[in-house]
Amino acid sequence: MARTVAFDLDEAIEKALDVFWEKGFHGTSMRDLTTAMQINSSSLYNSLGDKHQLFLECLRYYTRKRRTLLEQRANAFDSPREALESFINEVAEVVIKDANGCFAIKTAFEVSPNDRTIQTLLRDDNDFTHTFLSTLIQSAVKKGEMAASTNAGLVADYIISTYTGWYELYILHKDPLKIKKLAQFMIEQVLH
Amino acid sequence: MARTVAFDLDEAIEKALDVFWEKGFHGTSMRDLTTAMQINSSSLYNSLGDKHQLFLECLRYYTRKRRTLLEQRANAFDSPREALESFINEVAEVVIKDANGCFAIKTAFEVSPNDRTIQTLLRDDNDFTHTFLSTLIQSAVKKGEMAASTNAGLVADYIISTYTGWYELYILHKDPLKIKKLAQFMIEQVLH
DNA sequence: CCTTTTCTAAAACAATCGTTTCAGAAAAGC
DNA sequence: GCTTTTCTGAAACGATTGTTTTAGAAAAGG
Repeated sequence: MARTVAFDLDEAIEKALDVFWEKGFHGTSMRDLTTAMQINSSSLYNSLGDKHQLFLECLRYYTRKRRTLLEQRANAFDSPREALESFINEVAEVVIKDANGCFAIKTAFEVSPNDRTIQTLLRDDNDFTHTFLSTLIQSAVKKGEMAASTNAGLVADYIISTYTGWYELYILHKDPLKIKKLAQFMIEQVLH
Repeated sequence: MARTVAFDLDEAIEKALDVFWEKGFHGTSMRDLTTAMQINSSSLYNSLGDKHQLFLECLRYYTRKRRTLLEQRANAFDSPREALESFINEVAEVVIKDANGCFAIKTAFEVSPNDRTIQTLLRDDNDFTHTFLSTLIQSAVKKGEMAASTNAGLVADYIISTYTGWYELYILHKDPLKIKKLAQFMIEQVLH
């Protein structure tokens, strides 16, 4: 009945995400996007909407992918305490790898304060991570791997807010060892 | 000999800082700035330079002011441990007060990855805070207020990176109690 | 007061912004 | 293979971007 779209939507979103990730929302122009995505602006507006809608789509793509990874990780360990330790170490690895920091955190600071939709999306994503960590911590407590007095929700927030700072520290200092030491120190501090 | 500038430079910088703080570097236009500063763009370029130079001036103004506050605080306590505790609690208060988060942290994520000058400026500011906290921690150790085994530099980095995350958490959740609980938890965890 | 210098206001600058238009190409059902 | 529908490419849209120009106002020293 009608012509079909000539490009892969997910691939296009991935490429747009790369640009937004590097340059931020306001630092990215539609020309930057169409160049990276290798599609015409009319096709872009036709299939994905305007700049803001595209940004939202990228953010959803990013958070969705991260959730999948998170869930896969949770199932790879018998010991919840080991799962937590592995989670923290893996975050440290990602911090060192991502030259531009975490896209969600960058967006939280750049866009969230003036954009309710994005704030809500990121809050929900944050809540997901929070639930994920809380559950692990509760399991660890039940198994006697962590102190019975542990406040799971509080410790989950504590972990989340601590590694957010690692991104800033790494952007400013580019010192991988510093991040790894901080990860090790947090493990000693929190998981007892 | 010649005409004098008709506006107060520091006042103008403060107003520019407010705008940059709320909207970020790329989200702020020169019209936004001249409107808020209530000066003509020719006067602005004449006295402070272009957008990037003005931004740098705002960032220097912000970090300088914060350093002054930091040093005042250090001298207000006899006990270094109490000074640290007060520092952490005060950070929590500031996090809750600043609707847009810390200007330095916002800038670290938005601009630093693509701007060496600003990255260096923020790194130096970070180093200053790091030295400030390290010194306090070392004093606390000497006075027997903290464990002798304490690694002052590491704990300083740990404190800095933890409260960075509070800003993100507060932007997303707007929950003052959560921040205060995290501050209290950090005090219990770190200052023993 | 007059000269010198530097300021300010308004307008204009080219460039780029996000977005739309329009003519035509391409795919699928009949 | 024609029709219908939707896509694509190139060009263009007005608006806004950061910055500069120009004409004139204002301050200070001689």
